[in-house]
Amino acid sequence: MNILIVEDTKELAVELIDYLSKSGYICKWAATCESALEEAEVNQYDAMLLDLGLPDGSGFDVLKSVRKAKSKMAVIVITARGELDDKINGLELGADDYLTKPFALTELGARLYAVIRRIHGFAVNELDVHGFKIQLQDYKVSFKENPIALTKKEFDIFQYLVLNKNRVITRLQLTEHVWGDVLEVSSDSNFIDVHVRNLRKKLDKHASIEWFETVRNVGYRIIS
Amino acid sequence: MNILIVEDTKELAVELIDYLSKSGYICKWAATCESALEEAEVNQYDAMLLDLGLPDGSGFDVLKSVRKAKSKMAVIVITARGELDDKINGLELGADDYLTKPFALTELGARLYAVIRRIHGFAVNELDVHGFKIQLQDYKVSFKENPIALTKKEFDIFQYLVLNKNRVITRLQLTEHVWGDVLEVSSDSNFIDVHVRNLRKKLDKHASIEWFETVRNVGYRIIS
DNA sequence: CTTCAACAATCAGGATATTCATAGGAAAGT
DNA sequence: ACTTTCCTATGAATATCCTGATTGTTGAAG
Repeated sequence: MNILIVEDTKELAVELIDYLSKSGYICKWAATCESALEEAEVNQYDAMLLDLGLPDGSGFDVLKSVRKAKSKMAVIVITARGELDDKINGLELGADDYLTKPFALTELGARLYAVIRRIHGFAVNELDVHGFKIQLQDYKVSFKENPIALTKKEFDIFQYLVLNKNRVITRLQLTEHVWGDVLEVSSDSNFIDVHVRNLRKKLDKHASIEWFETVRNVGYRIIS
Repeated sequence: MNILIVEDTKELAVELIDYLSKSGYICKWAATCESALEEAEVNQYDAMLLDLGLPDGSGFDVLKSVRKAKSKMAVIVITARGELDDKINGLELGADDYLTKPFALTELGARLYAVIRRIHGFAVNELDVHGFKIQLQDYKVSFKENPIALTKKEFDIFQYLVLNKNRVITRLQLTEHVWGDVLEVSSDSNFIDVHVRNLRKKLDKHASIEWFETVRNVGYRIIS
């Protein structure tokens, strides 16, 4: 699950990222309306945490644009206590939930979970491809009741490819979404290939995986 | 998509090229105003990344010249934080967007995508010709639900011809846009003809391709 | 109408580049 | 300290690309 955090206070942003990363989310930080909109346009996020008071405009505009684009992203708005009047306004615009600062991180976690589930539909806990069942919550994969032991990276890769099924995912995208930061990783390495191979090997024991394609020169794609 | 990177710091340039190449762009590097202008004049680029502090003059002059030439190139200016006052000046001159160093590569990617889209006017990720569907993002081509397996070069050639349909595209243009650098490739070769043939062969299996013309002495053209 | 020269199409193999496969050591977790 | 997971390094396998020779086509000149 990918979260876009729109928050100009660096301290809070770092805190959120820290907490949510540990909860298994992949986080991206945007500090301005502009960068938030661009991010939302280019990449696909499951949810956005949106602070209203941004340096280059109101978060409401971001919310409006996002909803106009009809993306399936869940939006949780974060307000300071003084801005409570916005509450009505915001819900009308299509925010999925509200939090007033200060808030407990566990509270945020709970709402995030609920909201994502609601938006994605109840199937969000479980993805299915060709008989393989992916349980997102507890990092479990199984094929017809037979559990398959995947490492975290393998799971993350599998999950991301399945979430984006029928689209080619480049190695760069995988590094971004599974590792979070591209720069930390040496570029001319084949570590993704290795993980993909190990993943394939484990899946292949249970059933044919011809739907797990390699697109030469581009990346990988899972077809359903 | 072709990007001209105008940046005198070799390290940064290499980093940019590395990242953008992996994102599917074809990159060319110019380290000075002079070479930048020359490049922009000779070849056609979809976007330019322009650093302002260049050894032989200000990047603004490059920007001015480029805009004077009325090319459809998107320009993203890169400034150091101290040069922020230039911002107004630059936007007036016709830069499409700004980035202040240091910036995240993904941020750059997002803006580049947005800017190119705006300039070119195509939010298109699907092209259609005579029943053939080209999905640009996913590197997929199909004819009436039947997928067609193309290699990357074949795909690139097909895509470029369709993007420029009803126009004759020379072999030189194709080498520039598909291979990026003309000089690396020996000129008196028929490798394009070969790729075109292979492409045609694959397409022809599904339907007549009389609309895929050869224009003698000039190049190829797809008519719609 | 025929000939000729320039150009394009075709084909097969060898050269190149990318991905697959495997193993071993580093790092992280228990 | 032990186990698991992750990354690096290497060679093998394979898909793609390019070369070069050959055949086919076009259009202009005679």
